Formats: sequence, structure tokens, C-alpha cells
Amino acid sequence: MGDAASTTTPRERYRKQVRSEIKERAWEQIATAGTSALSLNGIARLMGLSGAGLYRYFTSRDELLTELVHDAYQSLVGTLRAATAQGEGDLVGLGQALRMWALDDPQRYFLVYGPPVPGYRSPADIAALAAEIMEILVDACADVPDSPATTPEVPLDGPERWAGRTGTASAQCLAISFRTRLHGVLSLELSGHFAGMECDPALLYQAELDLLAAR
Amino acid sequence: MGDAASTTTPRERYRKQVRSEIKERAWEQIATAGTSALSLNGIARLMGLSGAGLYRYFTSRDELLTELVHDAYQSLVGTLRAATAQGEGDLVGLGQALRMWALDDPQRYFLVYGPPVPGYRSPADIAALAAEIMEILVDACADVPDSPATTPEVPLDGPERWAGRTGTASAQCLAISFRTRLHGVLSLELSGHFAGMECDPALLYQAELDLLAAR
DNA sequence: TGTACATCAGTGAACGCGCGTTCACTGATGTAC
DNA sequence: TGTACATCAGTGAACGCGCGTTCACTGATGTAC
Repeated sequence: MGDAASTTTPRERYRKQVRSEIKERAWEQIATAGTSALSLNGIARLMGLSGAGLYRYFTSRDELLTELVHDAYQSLVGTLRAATAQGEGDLVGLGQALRMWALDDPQRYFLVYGPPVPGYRSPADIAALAAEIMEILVDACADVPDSPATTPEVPLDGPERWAGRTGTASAQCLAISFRTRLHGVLSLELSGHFAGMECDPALLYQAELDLLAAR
Repeated sequence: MGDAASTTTPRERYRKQVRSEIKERAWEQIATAGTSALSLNGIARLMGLSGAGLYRYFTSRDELLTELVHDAYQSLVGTLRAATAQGEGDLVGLGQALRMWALDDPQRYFLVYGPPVPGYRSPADIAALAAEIMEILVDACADVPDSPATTPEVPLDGPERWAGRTGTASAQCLAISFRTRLHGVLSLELSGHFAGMECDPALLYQAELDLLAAR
């Protein structure tokens, strides 16, 4: 009825909707009590369902977790792409987008860049998404002129260096420093390790970012 | 019998010994499956005791965890102090000691600098130990001449700046960068996020460290 | 339009498991006279 | 040195809880004729 060329049946639509509500509740659990608190029974309770009912939508807790990790990566890729599309694709713009994304949901950030979830082995396609993020960074780094050594120049070993990826060695080094330096500030901030100090992590983050962009 | 001035009774000695074995097993659990896998029943099983028996030594799981966190901090303080005592108390020496300490037991590192343990509130004396670590770093930073701006200069807010601590603002800034930059490399390394890349985290770590020490 | 059938969302009970914690107890170790 | 008593390490059973997961089922929604 007006929905031209819509091949999705009502049942399919309903399924997608419930699946996404399950994931929403899952993110709430993770945000509240960490990834180890992810529980199918808990989600079911939040949704007013019986625990067994969730197995119509996810075959196991592990499958749900896998999908959450996947979504987290895709969300970050999308965020960085959106920044690029809006002309904010330079290092500073990407750095700010990364910080916003991390503050928006700290546990989601840690799912991507934090300590490994115990007992969880991420599937192969996650590596591709991780590489995609790195590519975006390397591209942005290519536009930064390299001048004084304020950033590490580390010899990349391996035959084709970066597993055959694009970008000069210098751009790759800068991209890696981007990740490690900003992660250093960000993860300590998200973990509350700046609490006692008279140091504003936002300023420190921006300062590190400016140093990277000026190289 | 030869143990002059030993006021510890055999029972006290035995208690200390069992307590420390409990903690050893606890560290094994944490190293194997993360902090959330810490379990009194599990430890008892490893030691061939009944679960209830452990309550002679720790009144709750939380008390055990608190002590582990405390020990982790003290271990790091001790490591940095030992480096200083051996004439390795400059920034490079402290950085290398920190890395060794972290690689020696990654989960112990994350207990100190990682994401907060869900549902756990660290007691007050932990803040003092954290401050002690910072003091050691600031002291080492005082010996570094400040020259070109390869390191962030962030205005420290707060009345007496660093809550009345010693050290110039510049040294404090450098100490913070020490923590964040090295943590960036180290935590990503420990989490396995360098796995896919042709980049040796040890070299990157050393390069960052050299930049900090040369400032 | 109405009837017969297939699909499928969700239920409720059950399984085995491990957890933290309490409690009344046994038996060995240490102390006082 | 020997006996009477107190201390205390460790046991075993039990409590209530929540977890992931399976299974036979009910009842509503969709499809075919």
C-alpha cells in the first residue's frame, strides 16, 4: 500500500525490529556493567520475554556478542567516513570524530580497542574492518607533510611492509602514532584515570592531535 | 632457634603463607580468564580446599580483589623505585621498567590502568599509591630540559595546580604525556591490537620513549 | 470470501552448572596450670 | 611432664541465585486453494 517495491514481509520487518531491540538492551547492559554482564536471560527480562524466546533471534550468547562487536566496528567506520564526507577528513577532524564516538559509548570503544573479551575469539571479517579504519587514517596522514621528528619513525618490517596496503611508510607510521597516542589519552580518560588530577583530558587530547597534524 | 627476635608464631606464619597462595591462584585465574573470572570457589578447588575454607582468610570476594589491586599498585611502585635505586631512574629507565612490568603480567597492568572493574569501587589508599607513581615520574621529568614543543603543553587548572604536588607545570605535563603515550602503545600491544600489522610495538614504544626523554 | 494447512513467535518447565556466602561441626594445634 | 581447656583451620551440607541452553507445547499470523 504505497510501499513500492518493498519486498520485505511484515514478519521480516518485525524480526528485524525485535533483533535490534535485543541489541539495544544488550548495549545497555554492557554500558552499565561491562561486557561480562551481557546476558540473554537479563535481556529477555528487560523486554518482558521468557529467556528461551530470544533463541528465535540469536542462536547463542556468543552470536549476539559477535554481532555487537561487528556493529561497533562498523559504527566507527561509518563515523570516520561521515567525517570525511563532510570535509572533516583531515587528521584533526578524524581525531575529533573518534573522541566524540568514544565518549558517546565508552564500552563500545573498549569493545573495539580495549582488552580482549575473555573467552571470545573475534571472527575473520573483523580484521577487514580494522584494516578499513587504518586505511582511512593512512589516507589522512598522506596529506601531512613530514618535517621535524616529533613523531616516531619506526622501521616497518615485513616484506611488502603493511601487508600490501597503500600509503608511504611515513604515512603509515603517523597513522599508528595517531592511534596509539590518542588511545592513550582516551582510554585513560574513559577509565576514569584522570579523576584525581587537575588536567583536562579534552585539552590534552586536542594538544596531542595538533602535534600529530602538524607533525 | 637462630631466628632472633622473631615474634611471629607458627600459626601466623602459616596464615600468611596460605593467604599468599590464595593470592597466587587468584592471579593465575585473572591471567587466564580476566578479572571477572576471579572466584573463591575456583581458587579453593585449585588448592584442594572446600570453598567455605577460604573464608578463614578473606571475608569476601571483594576483599580479596581489593588486596590484589593494592598489591598490583605496590608492585609497580616497587618496580619504579627499584629502577631508581639502580640508577635507571631517568625517563628512559622508568619507561623500560614499566614495559617489563606490564609484559610480565598484562592483566595486572590492566587492573591498574585498564577499564574499571565493573561493580568494584577502589578504596581510598589506592589514590595515594597512584599519586606516588605520578610523583616518581614527575621527579624524573624535572631532569629533562624543555625545548621544542614535541610534547603537549596543557594548562593545568585547579588552584594549586597539581593538588599541591611538587614539580613545575612543565614537568607535570611531561609526566602526563609519559603516561598517556606509553599507555597507548602498551595497552594496544597487550590487547593484541598490533597482531595484524608489520609494526613492532617494542620499537614503537622505545621510539616514543626516546622522544619523551629528549623532549 | 471462506476454509485447511503451514509457518513461526513465544511460553514454561526442566537440565546442569557455578557462584558467594552462612552455619553447625570435627579435629588438630597451641596454651595454662 | 602431663592434663584440661581454648583457639582456630578446615569440612560438608545447605541457601538462593543467575546463567546458557533444550524441548515439547500453544496460539497467532500468514498462505493456498
